[in-house]
Amino acid sequence: MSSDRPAIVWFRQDLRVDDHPALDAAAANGRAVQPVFILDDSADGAWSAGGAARWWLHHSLAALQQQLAKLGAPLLLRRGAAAEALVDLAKEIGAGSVHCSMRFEPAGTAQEQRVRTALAAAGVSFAAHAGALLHDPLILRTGTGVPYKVYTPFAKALRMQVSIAEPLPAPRSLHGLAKGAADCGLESLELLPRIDWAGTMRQWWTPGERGAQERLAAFVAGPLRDYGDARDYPAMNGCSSLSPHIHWGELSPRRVWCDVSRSGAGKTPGASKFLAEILWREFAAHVLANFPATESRPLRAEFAKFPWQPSKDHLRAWQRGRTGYPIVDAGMRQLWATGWMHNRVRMIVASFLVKHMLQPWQDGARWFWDTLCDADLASNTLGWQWSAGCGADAAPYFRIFNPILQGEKFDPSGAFVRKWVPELAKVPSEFIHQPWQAPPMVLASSGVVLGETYPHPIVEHSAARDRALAALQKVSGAKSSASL
DNA sequence: TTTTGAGTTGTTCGA
DNA sequence: GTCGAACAACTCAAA
Repeated sequence: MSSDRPAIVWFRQDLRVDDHPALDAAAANGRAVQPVFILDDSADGAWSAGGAARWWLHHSLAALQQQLAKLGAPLLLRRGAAAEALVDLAKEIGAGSVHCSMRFEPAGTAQEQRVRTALAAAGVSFAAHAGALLHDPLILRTGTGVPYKVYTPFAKALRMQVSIAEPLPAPRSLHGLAKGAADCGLESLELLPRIDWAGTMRQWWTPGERGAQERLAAFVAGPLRDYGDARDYPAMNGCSSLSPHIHWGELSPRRVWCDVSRSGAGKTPGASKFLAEILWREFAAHVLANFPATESRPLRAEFAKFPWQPSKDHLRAWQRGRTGYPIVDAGMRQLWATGWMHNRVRMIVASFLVKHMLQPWQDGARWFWDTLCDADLASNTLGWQWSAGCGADAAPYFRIFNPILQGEKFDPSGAFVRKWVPELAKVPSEFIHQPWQAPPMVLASSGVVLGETYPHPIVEHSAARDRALAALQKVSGAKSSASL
């Protein structure tokens, strides 16, 4: 009988034991379970995890190893194509079934399909469970039966039609196998950078389920109430900083949803704003699952005609935080140092790259992918297309962030800039977001020499704005002439 | 089928 | 300094 045979739990982006339907199903009726994680870089193609994400993955796996060992079913690590690795493992231990959590990115679903086929051929049953999202992204449809392309009606439909079930409790113990199968060892996955640049990341983050739960609890008890306003100020601890934990599945969205909505602050405007962000994550998954080509191409086809002006130098200046616009540079350096960037600043730097510098949004998306520890294909794609104006629910053409004004509004004292652009630390607040406007005496006494200690602005704001508006007009102009 | 209202996160200009 | 209007026209979603 197959229920006597052990079950494999194939961990992917669900590095937790709490609210884990696949683990729960595998371990049902006290069945023996063999957890495994398989590093399968080829499966993700162009989107295999970047350096910061791999760093995160390493530590998250270390935490999961400890956790599962304690529960009685140690995690096995393997490397290679998931389909073959799972078939091999099933044969080694005589497993009758494999359970995993579904992923919805194009590469994730393709990988799942290969696994399904290979396991079927080997006579092993396979079950892919929900768990990564609140709701299957392929189900919700508009009245005319097509996927949503606008957030608000999507969120409304989800709230109306989907009831969010109770999270499953973490298992108290698991029944592991008496004889362990061969493990390749965490170090041999080579997830850590060769040069140890991750020192700053270690200070900021505690990957793993426990770190995730602690951060969630602290957020719910503290900043949640004022999230709506405070989240916009990058120098404050007003946002949740849960994104990498959620991306790696250390927290289930269902757990986050329930803990937030049932907390003391659950009915506050802050909480409803935060829950709306969780629904944005669902929306991003919905758009990518239904329009998989958007991972590399604009959803609005007419944007193929956008007159981008690719420049290696400009792209590099942006990446390194040397554009001469302090709020942009601070954000880019925060990203480089911590593997994360504040949400408000993500919008500012994205708008700057795409509109002020006319660099293709794909280049920005790629850099974010390579440097963010929370890099998520659906959210990253949606965000960049939104910024570029070529995606679902796009920003209106005239929404071009003014990096000076945004700095003055959301970092009024310049604390965020001072932290990440230390060469400007002594510039008075009045000029911190536009040091080129400071009188020479002020610059001198702040120790700033423009062009030497800190760059001149790479483009002039109002000229760049006009240029972007003209470029956007080309897109709509090209379209109306085509339709004549 | 047609119509209608709305569309995460903004900026600038002129009164 | 503050405030409201203008900024393309289009697409989406629902009635």
